[in-house]
Amino acid sequence: MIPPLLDEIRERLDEFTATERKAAHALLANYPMQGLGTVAQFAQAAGVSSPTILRFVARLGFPGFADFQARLRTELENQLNSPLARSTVMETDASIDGDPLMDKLVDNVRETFAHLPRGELQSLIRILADEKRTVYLLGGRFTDALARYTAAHLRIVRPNVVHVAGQQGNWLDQLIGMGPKDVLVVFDIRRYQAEIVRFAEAAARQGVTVGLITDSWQSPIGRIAAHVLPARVAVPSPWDSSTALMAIAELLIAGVTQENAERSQTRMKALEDLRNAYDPKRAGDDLL
Amino acid sequence: MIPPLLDEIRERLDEFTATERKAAHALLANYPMQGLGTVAQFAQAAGVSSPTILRFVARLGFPGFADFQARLRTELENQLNSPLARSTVMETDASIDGDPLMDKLVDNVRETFAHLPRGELQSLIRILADEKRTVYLLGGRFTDALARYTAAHLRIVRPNVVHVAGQQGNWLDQLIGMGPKDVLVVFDIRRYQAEIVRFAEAAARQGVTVGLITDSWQSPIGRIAAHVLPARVAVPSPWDSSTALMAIAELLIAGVTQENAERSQTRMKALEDLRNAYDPKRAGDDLL
DNA sequence: TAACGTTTGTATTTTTTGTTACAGGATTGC
DNA sequence: GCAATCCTGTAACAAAAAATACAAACGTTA
Repeated sequence: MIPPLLDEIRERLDEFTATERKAAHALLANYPMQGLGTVAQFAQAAGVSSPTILRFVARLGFPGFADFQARLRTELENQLNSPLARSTVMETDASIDGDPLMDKLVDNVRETFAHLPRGELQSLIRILADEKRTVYLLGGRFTDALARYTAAHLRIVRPNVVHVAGQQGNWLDQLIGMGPKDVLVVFDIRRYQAEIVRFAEAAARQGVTVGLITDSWQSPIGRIAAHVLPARVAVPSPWDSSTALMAIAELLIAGVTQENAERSQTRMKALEDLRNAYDPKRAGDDLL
Repeated sequence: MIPPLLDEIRERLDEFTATERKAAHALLANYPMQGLGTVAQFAQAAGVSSPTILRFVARLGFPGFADFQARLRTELENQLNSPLARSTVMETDASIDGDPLMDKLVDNVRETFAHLPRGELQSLIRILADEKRTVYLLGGRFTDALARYTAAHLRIVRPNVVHVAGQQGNWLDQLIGMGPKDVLVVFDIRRYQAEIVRFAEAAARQGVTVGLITDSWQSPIGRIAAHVLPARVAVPSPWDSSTALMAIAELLIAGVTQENAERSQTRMKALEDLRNAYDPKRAGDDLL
């Protein structure tokens, strides 16, 4: 990153002439906003004439006043985009204006968290963080997307993550490889698809540890699951909501990432290197 | 203290015309720096003409561009001079039990809804409910799961829903079929994958209406999108959160379902009949 | 004290920028 | 399908601001 102009001005204060220093002081007093107006405004604030401002800027090494302003702007821009400042710059509170669906969605997530059994959550996270186990993820018609999402993240922080997807016939191929050291995470909500249930039961019979994310304890898989995380899914709509399920998924992802933080880090770095080596100019450049 | 201009723009987003909204988006994407350059720079960044910027500013109630800039400057000035007043978390109501990630997730959804431009949401829903259009859904590395989820639901309530997925080479096959009557919904958050952006741009060039669900106005696709729905994604974790994106997706799904409720109903019935006729004893009975 | 060099403001020029008028084009309503 | 309205961009115009030239003021040194 570029060194801040502020420091340079402070250091080089001696080089300036008397009036130029006045300009510098005015700028430092209200940095960097003073420099973002017009030359005339700057000059008036500093109590000097316009040309002095221009000479001051020129001495700093800028070809013109516009370049000087551009520098200030990009500097400020970077500063504002830094995660710390971002939260402070643009927040005000407002409340939702009563849309029942929105209210319910927010409420579902809050209630889900409020009633989430922490022990279950923690132990499932610990199991998922165990790299000696292979993690299998499975979802139903709609929740398959959640399984996929979770898999995509877990795959980055640990090896041996499998998303059970595609043709059901292929599921069997996964099943034969599963054993007592492995773990299966199932997303299963109402309509409890028979094939999902059956797969989970078969896995359990083979000694696989089963984790279940479901609506309120209803899924038949709950009987065989070692860890159950229930979520609120009811919304004023023909559908069930998956937002709370997604929230739980993110708890798991964040938990696993944190659990083995150092290993995650090295693994992420390695992946990045791999990606760069694999397609330095980004894959898909030939797409269009 | 003066209320931040940022919020006013967000709330009044519906009042603006289509191109004025592009100007607003550009400003929100890089607030407030984008407004501190020249009109021409602003216009170019937003992809509109200078007069549109002036009209945008005028509609906000400023006599001239200079006044607008002055407002931005003083706002930022106060911001920078306030000694971190707000930076220390002044999280409002009842935190769940102190888990910062859970708190933030709930808050993100609430804030996302609070600042969601209702007009944008409604018009996007109306477009997605139009069965004469073909709906394409596209997501990035992680958000692909959301595109998939949304597609799975929309497919039930309306025909012609396509999830753009799989090998990028195949994307082109989708692209040639897309035209002005169609609509592309893109989920795109930080890291803004180049291939996603490129696909959206290509689609836009062919006249496709583009809807964008993104983190706070940052995606480059925002320039070409007709409708933008911003979500909060920041969480105390190395990852960005997709929970709020999921919440928005469910708003869209519910909205479209309600929009053409009667047609959805008949369609769902027809699908159910089809399924029963196709495999009366449930598919997958031969799985185990 | 006089002369020189530096510094600084005034006045002027030149460039940039904001603004406005107008016409083509899209969209909406009848 | 047509008319009326509302958008939107192009281009000309006017205002301003940046840049420059020049001369007065100041300080410094001989």
